[in-house]
Amino acid sequence: MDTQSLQQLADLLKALGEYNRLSLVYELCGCEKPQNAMCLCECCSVDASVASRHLKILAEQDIVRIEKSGRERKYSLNRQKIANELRLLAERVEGSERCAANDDQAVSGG
Amino acid sequence: MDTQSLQQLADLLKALGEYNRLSLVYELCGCEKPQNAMCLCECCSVDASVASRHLKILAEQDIVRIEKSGRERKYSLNRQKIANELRLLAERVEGSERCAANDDQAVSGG
DNA sequence: GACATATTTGCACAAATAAGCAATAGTTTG
DNA sequence: CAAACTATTGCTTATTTGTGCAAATATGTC
Repeated sequence: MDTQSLQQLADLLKALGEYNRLSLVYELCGCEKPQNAMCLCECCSVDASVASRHLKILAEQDIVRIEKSGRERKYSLNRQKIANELRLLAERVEGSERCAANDDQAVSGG
Repeated sequence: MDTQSLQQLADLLKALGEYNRLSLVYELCGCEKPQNAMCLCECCSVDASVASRHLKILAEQDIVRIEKSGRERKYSLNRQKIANELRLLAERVEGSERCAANDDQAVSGG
């Protein structure tokens, strides 16, 4: 894994790793229909500007999608992308014991 | 999901969501044998004290396990725990469209 | 005990982050 | 155009975070 991909993954995880942003994600989890920012800022009881900034960060990481709808903006979760990234990491972490060859001469006796 | 669990999940993701810490995790990914901090601090070219602090944060989140071995401490990945948490979130994000009932009267027609 | 090795802690500092409020921008309605 | 509503941006502030160096701690060796 190259430096840049690692950085991107770190950025994704960081975006998810803040309480209010994760609250937004969970809120969107439970919504089939895209929600506007006013609705979302209530779920974590912060100022609208704060929600707006958090949603921007989530959008930059492609975690949420934005569609304009009149004077509103409707946010929805990029479910598949998030799930894919998380599963990829899960597999990497879980299943790479075969990479033990990286270890100098490995375990305890070849 | 209650406030505290959400906070804990956010903390876990935050711990993973920093470049050098994620580097440490990836490094440990490729190691079957537990590694000591000296070895690990090389992988992200930081001071030993920095690696120590990062590893402490990872340990607090139960991402890495520590075993004392003489004057060293050997770190290894808590593979199953990480994978579980990530998959749980993935499923939650991906599969909760059935929760649409939360939406007021849902989609577009009953 | 003196010394070497491995790790952690205290301290200082720069940079990043989250937050709220006020002002601004974009859109719909009158 | 004015007014109402939705969302974003500019500004400031307080807090957190990541970092390196030096000192301290812990352990093993001579």
